[in-house]
Amino acid sequence: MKKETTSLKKLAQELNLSVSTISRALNDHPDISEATKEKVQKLAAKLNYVPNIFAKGFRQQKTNIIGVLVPNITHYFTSTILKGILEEASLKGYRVIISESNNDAIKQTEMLNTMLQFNVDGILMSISKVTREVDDILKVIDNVPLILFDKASNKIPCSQVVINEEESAYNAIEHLINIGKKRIAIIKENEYSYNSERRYSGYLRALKEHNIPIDEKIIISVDDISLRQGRRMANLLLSIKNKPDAIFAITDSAAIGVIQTLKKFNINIPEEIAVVGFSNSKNSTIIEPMLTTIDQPGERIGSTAVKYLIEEIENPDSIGNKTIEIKGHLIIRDSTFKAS
Amino acid sequence: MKKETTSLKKLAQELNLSVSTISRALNDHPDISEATKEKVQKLAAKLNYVPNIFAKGFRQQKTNIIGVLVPNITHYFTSTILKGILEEASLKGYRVIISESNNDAIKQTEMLNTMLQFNVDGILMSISKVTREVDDILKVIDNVPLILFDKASNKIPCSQVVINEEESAYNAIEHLINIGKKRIAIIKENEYSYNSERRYSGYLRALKEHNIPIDEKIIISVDDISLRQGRRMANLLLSIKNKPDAIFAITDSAAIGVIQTLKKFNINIPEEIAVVGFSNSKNSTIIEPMLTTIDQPGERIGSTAVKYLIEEIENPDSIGNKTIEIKGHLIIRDSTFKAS
DNA sequence: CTGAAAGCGCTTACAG
DNA sequence: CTGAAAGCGCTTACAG
Repeated sequence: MKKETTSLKKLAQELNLSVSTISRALNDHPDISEATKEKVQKLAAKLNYVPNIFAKGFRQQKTNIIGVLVPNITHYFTSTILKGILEEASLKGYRVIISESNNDAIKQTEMLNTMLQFNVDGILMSISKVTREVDDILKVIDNVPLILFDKASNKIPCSQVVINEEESAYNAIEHLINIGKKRIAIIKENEYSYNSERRYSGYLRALKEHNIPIDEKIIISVDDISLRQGRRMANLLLSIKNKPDAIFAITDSAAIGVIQTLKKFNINIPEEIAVVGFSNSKNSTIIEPMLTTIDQPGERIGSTAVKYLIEEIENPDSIGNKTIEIKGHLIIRDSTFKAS
Repeated sequence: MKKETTSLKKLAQELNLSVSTISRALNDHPDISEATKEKVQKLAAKLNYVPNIFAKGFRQQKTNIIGVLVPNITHYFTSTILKGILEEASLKGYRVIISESNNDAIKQTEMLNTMLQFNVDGILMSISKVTREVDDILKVIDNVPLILFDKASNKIPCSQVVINEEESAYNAIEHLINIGKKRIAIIKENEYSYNSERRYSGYLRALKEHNIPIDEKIIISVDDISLRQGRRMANLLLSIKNKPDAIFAITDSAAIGVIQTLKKFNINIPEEIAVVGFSNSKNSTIIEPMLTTIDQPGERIGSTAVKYLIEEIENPDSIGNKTIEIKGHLIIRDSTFKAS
């Protein structure tokens, strides 16, 4: 089945040279004469030599494999990050192994261990929502460079690549204030979600800086920030005496659920109630009115994370604990502001 | 940085046994006494022994890595297939390396070669749209089991896991006929798209079997079947004298573009013109009216493809050339039929 | 400038 | 039931 592959040995026999010399010639070692190098490289090309990466990795204790762990590969934003990771890793000569944790802390630990067992050179990870215990993750970074992206955590001392969520949320709220909104509700996740908390901070800061009173009654926390919950929470917000004039949902899906409910009650968007989401998903341009949201450059997050990780892999001194923020930006659409 | 890991040698020293015995004990070899096995396994667990997969793979010429090549990881349907692949592979003890071809035939070949160089045990692939030359792919299957999924090709002699596209399209068209439609347009891709051609066949067969004349004027081919093209082609279809009373777009995005255009012209959907898509994307329930479409069970495609591939990897005699069809099913929504 | 030899961690045919 | 030894394909310190 397998073709007999060209090995160093074969090249050596063919050219009456030693395996060592062949190896050095192909690796462009300074000791080897130009003439020899050329000869060897020519033959290697002719016989279609490809190094056995496993032998190489085995020998050098380096695999050129990066392990990537995400909660759910089917989330559009996640998949754009993965795209950036694949692209950048491939450019740098690294292969990528992807696993899903399915937002299951136990599976997450299992997957981390399998990756270690696989001798990955480094790990990129977006942590699962239910991760309240980070001990297992801390064990991992004893062994191998780790960088968190998107769903990060300040409990883990490692570099992190994230969106400027606080600021992005701030900008979104400021935009609502600028168009005259004064009573802005938020639908967020519970306090275990790092991203949600950061967006919430931006919300609070914007209100404070613009001297808008904060009202707990229109600050809604849910466990699972889905389209369905968006619908339900919109219902809830409509039921209170003093209705909001804008709703910031910290995900697009929830925001879309909000819009659907508002439409059901024939509420004018954005005149009566404006709606803002977060992440610029595909759906955000399909819903009517189109959703104002924050675009998150997924590919850049991915490629940036890879760059930092490879830096740490190839230069262990560079292992750090910094947070790199990638700027998202507000995209204003009809759900907050109608042109014309 | 790296912790010194427990190796077979270390276990051997600790127990005054040979490396061979340790290896056999851990692999549950029948020759080894129960007593020894127990002793070894206990110590291995205690010292947290993990086999060096690279050494193992190197030795056995088997890596337990599956290479997966897809055009674009960010397509929702693709990501659901990947989810199924990851799940099933993980269950069977295989790791998955994913690469993107970005619908670029050259990159596709490059990626295949990198995978071979990586000694993957087998390859799963969804072929790029622009693949008109399959020679490079044929070279690959000389070396390693290959299974195509979703975007397949009858020019490649290997097993393929696909949706029953012809039949699904047939069902969609038959549904349109059942609700009284008589002039059904199709927006498809050009003849190089295998999937498009199969859906087109289903369209033709349904019309023929129901004695509906086929009219070239409402059979539209585009190079790139996108939302934008859906809009443009809907415009075109509206401009002809004898308008269609239904439009089958072979992707959801194109179908959504069609709906948007019809709405712009205040055409009643489905009364004046019904619309059907294909693939049950997230967007198909966000657009109004919600889109009738064909649900494709992505995870099952992925897990099935992995099962067949592992079968071929572990039992080379089983390498086949069969086509496994996974059934999609029609989801009827408001774009063709309004309940009440 | 080139080569012989050791070794990365494992499995397995051979021997006892 | 257990062990000694070879070997997977490569790199590299050592020697010349």
